[in-house]
Amino acid sequence: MNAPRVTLANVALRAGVSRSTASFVMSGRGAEMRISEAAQQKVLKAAADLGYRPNLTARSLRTSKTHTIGLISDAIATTPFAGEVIHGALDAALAHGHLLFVAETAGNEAVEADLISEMLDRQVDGIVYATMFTRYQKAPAVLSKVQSVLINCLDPTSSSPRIVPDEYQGGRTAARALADAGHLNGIYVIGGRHDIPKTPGGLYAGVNRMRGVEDELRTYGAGVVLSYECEYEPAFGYKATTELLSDGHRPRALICLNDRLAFGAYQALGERGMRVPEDVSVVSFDASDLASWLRPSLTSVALPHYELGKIAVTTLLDAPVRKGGESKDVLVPMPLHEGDSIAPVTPVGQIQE
Amino acid sequence: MNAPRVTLANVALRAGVSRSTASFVMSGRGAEMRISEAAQQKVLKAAADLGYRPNLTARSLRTSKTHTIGLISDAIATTPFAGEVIHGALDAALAHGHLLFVAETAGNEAVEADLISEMLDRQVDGIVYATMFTRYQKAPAVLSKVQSVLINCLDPTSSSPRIVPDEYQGGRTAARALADAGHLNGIYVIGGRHDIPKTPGGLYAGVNRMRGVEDELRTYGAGVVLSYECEYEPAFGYKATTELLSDGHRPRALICLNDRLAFGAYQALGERGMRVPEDVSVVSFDASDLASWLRPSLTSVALPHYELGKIAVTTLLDAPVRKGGESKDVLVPMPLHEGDSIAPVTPVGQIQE
DNA sequence: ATGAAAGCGCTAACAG
DNA sequence: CTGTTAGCGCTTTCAT
Repeated sequence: MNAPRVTLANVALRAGVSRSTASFVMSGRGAEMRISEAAQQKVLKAAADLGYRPNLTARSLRTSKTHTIGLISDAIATTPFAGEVIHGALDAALAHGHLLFVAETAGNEAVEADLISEMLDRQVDGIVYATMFTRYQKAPAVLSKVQSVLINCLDPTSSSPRIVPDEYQGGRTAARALADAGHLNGIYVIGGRHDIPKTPGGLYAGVNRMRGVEDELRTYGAGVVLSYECEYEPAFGYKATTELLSDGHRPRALICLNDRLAFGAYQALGERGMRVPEDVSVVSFDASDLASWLRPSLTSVALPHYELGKIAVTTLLDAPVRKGGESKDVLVPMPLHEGDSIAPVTPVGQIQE
Repeated sequence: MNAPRVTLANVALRAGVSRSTASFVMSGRGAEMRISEAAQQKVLKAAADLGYRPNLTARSLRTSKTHTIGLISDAIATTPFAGEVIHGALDAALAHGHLLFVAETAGNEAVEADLISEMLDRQVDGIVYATMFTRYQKAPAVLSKVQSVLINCLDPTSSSPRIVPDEYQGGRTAARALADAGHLNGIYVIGGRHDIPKTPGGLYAGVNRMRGVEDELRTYGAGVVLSYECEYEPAFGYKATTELLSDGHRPRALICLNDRLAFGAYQALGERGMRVPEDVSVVSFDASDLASWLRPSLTSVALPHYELGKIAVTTLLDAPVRKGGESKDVLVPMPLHEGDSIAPVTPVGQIQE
């Protein structure tokens, strides 16, 4: 930016060869082009002496590849742990020698369109478009005309690959964690499908997790006693649990649809003098930092943010030209993060058996 | 990326003017260059018809300005709420018509050097270098040779502007919040300067917050009863508070050095049946999401992440050529986020007054 | 007021 | 095996 930039021409001159020779050597195709060993060394030395660094924008103009990709989202950096998506995307990009433009639309479509143009004008090699949480939503139309991948965005009309967490399996995993500890009775759900006026029918994550939970429990001939539908925020977890208890319910296990709900549930349980996991086992979703901070630490099914970002970029960069071809969705597993919030059920009255 | 790119030449051709004329019009300098109104309209129309978009990499090659900047950090995306730094940087960049490369080094110096090169090779107009938390640390040497700004990184030898939170004032603010509610006695500190074997002498944030706390309390002729030095994590907040209580201390107010410590303190207080804020008032630092999730919500002095990012980019882009000139540090205010964790002290025995 | 021409730094035919 | 040449798409003197 300050020092007088050293160019390939300088290197060639100093090495006493032509620019093309220098170019081939520098791009590692010296052998392939059968440049003499002597010439190669001269070029390499000259480059090293001069501290030569190729001007990638100039190269891009020629090759029309910038080794740059864009990550655009409605609120990826803002939302706490989803910064992991960036992290995963970055690692994958770096592994492919690419750099990452990151941008946020705050849900504003005008901003979104602008940002995409801005990236395209800079000739990015592809775009990853991510929504904060999984949902059915149309992706910007332009994206179908360029190399792109969707994260969490289930646009049914898009031909771009879609990367989403495997919420259904996640639901099964959560239920199995409980069942494995012997919990088949007194299981309550906090949060449910998120079926509230604001989101009638529930959220994608809620709906699929609940399907998973129910299918898995059915396997054991068990089921959920009650599912409390509400927003996935601490205050509602607190409220739901408090009401449950006030209504005379005595849950042995709580499935909270995310860690924040579980956090609220912990508070309510604590106030009632009920201990986790001795009195009530709790399993949750997200595996955020919160889960590890809680006492006892929370067993939680992780949202694979890092993987989502990484797989998206990998898919984007490894994608064959794929025009009009079917692009299969990628379901990313949600692993169980074990905490101390599940206790084995003590078979009361069966101790003699 | 797919459609045959339309170039300025195409536009000029269709408008029946030369490439230079088209260029002037498209860059908004038509009037200045006194291009005829008729010609201007023709060019604009042709561009619109063709859906012309300038190739910014080509332009960059000519102008040697890419209108991109790099944001590089040890763990910016990963750490939960610091994603706000990206957010602020992004907003400022966008306002200046720039795009943002984001990268993370994970503390690895080799990766760091590589990332910086990678950005420089792509001719970024400047680099923002951020460390996760404020500390004395040498910034990469290359940065002094390019347009750059430091966030949280107090490199005494660097000539780049340094943007840091005003921790000292933050400390005063926290103490004042307590004092304003009448708390001048029974004030305990959890976390302190973070003066533990791993970080002898404490952390920059801890040291300066504590200076602020003490200076402010002194104003009222008050002081801290005891400061418990420990790591800023929930488990230590829990441990510290538990020990305090076991040792017979009866704090009326707790100053926790961050929200996670306060979280741990809440847990310990709750187990002892002590209510916040009736029995103990609590004030903290960070103003993370956690603060609002806690019951009662936590009064906390905010780390101005968004502002740090925004100011850094603004400084970078508005910076005059500044060579060797003194670059003043920017201290960013830490505002108080009021919660419900501070109760006014009831002047026992003075009710008759 | 407009056009011709040069060149940013690099790659890639094509000659030699 | 190596050098010459011609652009990539754009900006910017310099003539006209």
